[in-house]
Amino acid sequence: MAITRRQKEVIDFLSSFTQKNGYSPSYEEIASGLGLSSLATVHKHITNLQNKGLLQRAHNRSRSIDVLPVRSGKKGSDRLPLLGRIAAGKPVEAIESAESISLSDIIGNREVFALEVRGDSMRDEHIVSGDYVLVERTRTAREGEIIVALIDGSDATLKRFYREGSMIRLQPSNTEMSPIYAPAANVSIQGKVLGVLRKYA
Amino acid sequence: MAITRRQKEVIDFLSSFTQKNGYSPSYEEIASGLGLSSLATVHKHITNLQNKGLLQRAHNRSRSIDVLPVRSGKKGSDRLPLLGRIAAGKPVEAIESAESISLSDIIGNREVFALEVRGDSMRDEHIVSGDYVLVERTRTAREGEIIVALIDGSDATLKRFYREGSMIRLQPSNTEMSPIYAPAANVSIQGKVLGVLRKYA
DNA sequence: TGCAATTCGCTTTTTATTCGCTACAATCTC
DNA sequence: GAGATTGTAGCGAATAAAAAGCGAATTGCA
Repeated sequence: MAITRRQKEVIDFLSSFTQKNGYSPSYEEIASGLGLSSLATVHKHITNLQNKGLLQRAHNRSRSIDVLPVRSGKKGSDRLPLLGRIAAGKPVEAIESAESISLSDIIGNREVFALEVRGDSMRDEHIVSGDYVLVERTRTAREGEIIVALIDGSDATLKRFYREGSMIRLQPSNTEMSPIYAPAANVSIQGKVLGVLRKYA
Repeated sequence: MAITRRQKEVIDFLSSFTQKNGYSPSYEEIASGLGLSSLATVHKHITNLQNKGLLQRAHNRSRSIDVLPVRSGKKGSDRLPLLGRIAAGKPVEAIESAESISLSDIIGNREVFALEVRGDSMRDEHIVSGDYVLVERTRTAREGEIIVALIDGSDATLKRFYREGSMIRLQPSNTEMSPIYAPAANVSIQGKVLGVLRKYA
């Protein structure tokens, strides 16, 4: 993350002040610590640093600045830092430990391939045209899992899997579509869906 | 991609300066560090290196250069073969070339982090609770992009971004929710959503 | 009410970007 | 092989934008 010389000085001051005193400085104390005469300048610095995600602060609260630990953010791997949870109307809820996520978390050791989805048969499942489904190659599935199935040896579809006696019900996740019933012998499972990947243009 | 001797010197200088100081050098400092007398030359070097994907930089931002770690071109165990397209009721349509997909295809060179989504404010966008959004850290967004925004410095939300004069409209993708209108000054963009990753239990 | 935080308008300093120009080496084309 | 083209490397000057700063007025917790 980009940071200017002055911003680093501000961060350093905040860290060492908080370290030494056990509470964060007031704007007045920051100003005198940095040789500034206007609180507006201090405020601008704090705001900028907050926007860069380097610290947190509560609105209009005294001494509420919290310096966030540096995210080492190493690149080169497909592993992404998982910074927190986000919910409408609420602040990002920071996650305790340094978690991360990657495709490996989905793939594990399994044999996995991807398929690009066309059509809307899984729309209610929030899988839409253009998404990639990550499929583990397997012959079996459990009740309710989303699978890639081959019906009568020719038609491949993406459906939820339900066993009903000697028959199999393949349930689309789109209320406008009807389920498919077929004898177990005619349905060949190609794999089960482990995850979904979507890329915006 | 090829790199020249001079370009390597530039990269080396950038790395060691940033390592030593905790912030990246200004163009002036780069010039004196490399014995150049024109900032235009520095600018050209930086631009070339950025085009080669060896560093990142924000437009017109002070000291915003980020040297990217070398992509060691590992075969990528996280890369999945893309076998074809699947459509409801049709056979899997094989894809011509041996394509593949991986998180790198979404991430590129950008600085990306993940957030776990809570709540249903983007349900109509097919982003639901439990999904991970992949977010590029950026300060700006274009009309209609999905962004992570900080409103009044404290509330983070996931919304579509629209500019309306001096105001900004943040549009949830859920017909039951109302858009948020706020002055541009009160909205701080944390990043834009590049993709979505979902993992089934 | 009092104090700290926030906002407003404005100035200065620092930094990045763009333009026009020269020069050299490697490559492509005829 | 000569000529054209492209990419790297460099200069200085003009412009534009962001970062950093100020003082005063306002807002908002406690």
